Amino acid sequence: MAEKPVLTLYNTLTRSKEPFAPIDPDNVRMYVCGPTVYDFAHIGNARPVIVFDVLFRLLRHVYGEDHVTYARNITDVDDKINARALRDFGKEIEGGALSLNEAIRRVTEKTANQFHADIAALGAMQPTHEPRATEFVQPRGDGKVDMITLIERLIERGHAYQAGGEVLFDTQSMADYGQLSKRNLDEQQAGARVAVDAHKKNPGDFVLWKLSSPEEPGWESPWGRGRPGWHIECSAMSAAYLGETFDIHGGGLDLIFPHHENEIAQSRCAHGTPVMSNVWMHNGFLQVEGRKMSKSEGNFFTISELLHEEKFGGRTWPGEVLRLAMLMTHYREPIDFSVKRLEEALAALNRWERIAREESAEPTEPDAKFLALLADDLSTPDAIARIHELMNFGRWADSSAPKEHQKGSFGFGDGFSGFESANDRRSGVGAALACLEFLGLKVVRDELADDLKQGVEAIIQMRLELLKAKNFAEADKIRDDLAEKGIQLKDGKDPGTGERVTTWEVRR
RNA sequence: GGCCUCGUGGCGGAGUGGUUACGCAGAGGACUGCAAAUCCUUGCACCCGAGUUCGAUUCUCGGCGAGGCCUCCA
Repeated sequence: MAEKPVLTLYNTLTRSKEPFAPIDPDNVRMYVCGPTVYDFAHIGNARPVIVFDVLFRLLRHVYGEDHVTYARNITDVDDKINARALRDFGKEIEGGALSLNEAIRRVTEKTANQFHADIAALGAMQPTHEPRATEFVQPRGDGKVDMITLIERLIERGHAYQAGGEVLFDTQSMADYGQLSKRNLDEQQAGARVAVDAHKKNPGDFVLWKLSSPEEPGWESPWGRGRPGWHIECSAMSAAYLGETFDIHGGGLDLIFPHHENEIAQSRCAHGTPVMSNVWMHNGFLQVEGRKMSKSEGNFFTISELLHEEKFGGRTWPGEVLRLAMLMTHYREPIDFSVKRLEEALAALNRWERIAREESAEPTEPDAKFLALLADDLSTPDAIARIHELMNFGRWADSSAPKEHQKGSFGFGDGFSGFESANDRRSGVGAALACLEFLGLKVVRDELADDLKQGVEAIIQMRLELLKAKNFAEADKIRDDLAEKGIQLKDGKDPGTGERVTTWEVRR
């Protein structure tokens, strides 16, 4: 393997790119805010999943597969979920047939399973840990950090107070609150439309625990039966799996404030630490066809709809196409998800697959230049440009070469347009394939089953006979029929004999 | 009102104080019965203004424009 690249990452905390230095190179730790599973995940949810999956792969490459811990939570504590659990399983809970956690689990099971299926189709690896909020509300048997214990500690240390049936974080108790979002709470007041709750010491104070009415779901706690505030779960679960301070914390940039800001406040004040995570990374937002995605705009798409239903651009889109389309834009830039973009990603994958098959290439090792580009704050657009370069290596004619050498179709023999040896070309393609694999992109699809394959070959033979008889109408009909079934025929000539050769491929 | 991003050719997307990637699409050509694929050639840009400079797309300031956050949100 080539030399390990030096990682540089943009840190929201400092608003600059910095060389990455893990606390412990033997255990690099990353936490990413996962989805709230009250409904199917939309394509916007896919972005951080894909972006941080690439980072996970890169970290594993640099520090070793067993030396990276990646935790991504599943938020299954949420009033919308609670309401559904109560609505759908209220009687069972009342009758004692079902505990509240079990009811919530039932509600979230379907969406969580769907989420896993969706992101698997997008080529995302499973994180090392995928904790659920419901399992970290109350003190645990295994002694891992839980939310209630964390809140108790905040009260003890004078960072939280009880008021109006809530436990609130006292923002004033933290001298440097607001570092991440660069917000000054006093200046924030001017245009804020936050209703100032009378029981809060300061308007910026946020809920750690709130009491539930008898009909509302809740957990027993020292402050009565209630449920946790939104931010505390990530403080608990990151500490549980990654420790009080860790290396990288990621999520969408909409989470910078208040979610991440408040996570930092809770964690640092509870643990008495100067930092929660050394690096904070945030992916940009996604628009669909130039507009903010929303149900009312009619441009709202779930991952599943894009994968399986012909709702966007009149066709389904394979996971690798969605993934490549996502990686064509740098993770911090806004991305406009459009049909045109998906078509471009599709065309690139098709071309690469064709080249890989022509060269009979297998993935070798990712190229050093590619890795260096990725290591530079995940410059996936540059990395993809490098893949293009590797794929095209030796395929283009030297423009100074004699005209007759430039003629002809590359696909049907060496020596027409390629001026590198076939071996050189193959090694370029092999490296390119390894790079694609590194990005989690599968380019060469599985072959069709033998019987199907033989069927297609037989039809092609029939068609070749028709062509020999100059029966173009019948031959073209066969080609159209196959096209409708997703089989694309390509006629060419054998460079030696001049005889017609028909190749075919399955449409993506 | 406060805070944060960002403005490069038809689109995506790099990069540089002076010779401007790459991909897609387009145009022309080769090949071809026609497609598809492949190959060759090729047009097209650096939001506006001022400043710094021998010289700015690249640096500084101002303006204009787009987006995000401040309320649940990737």
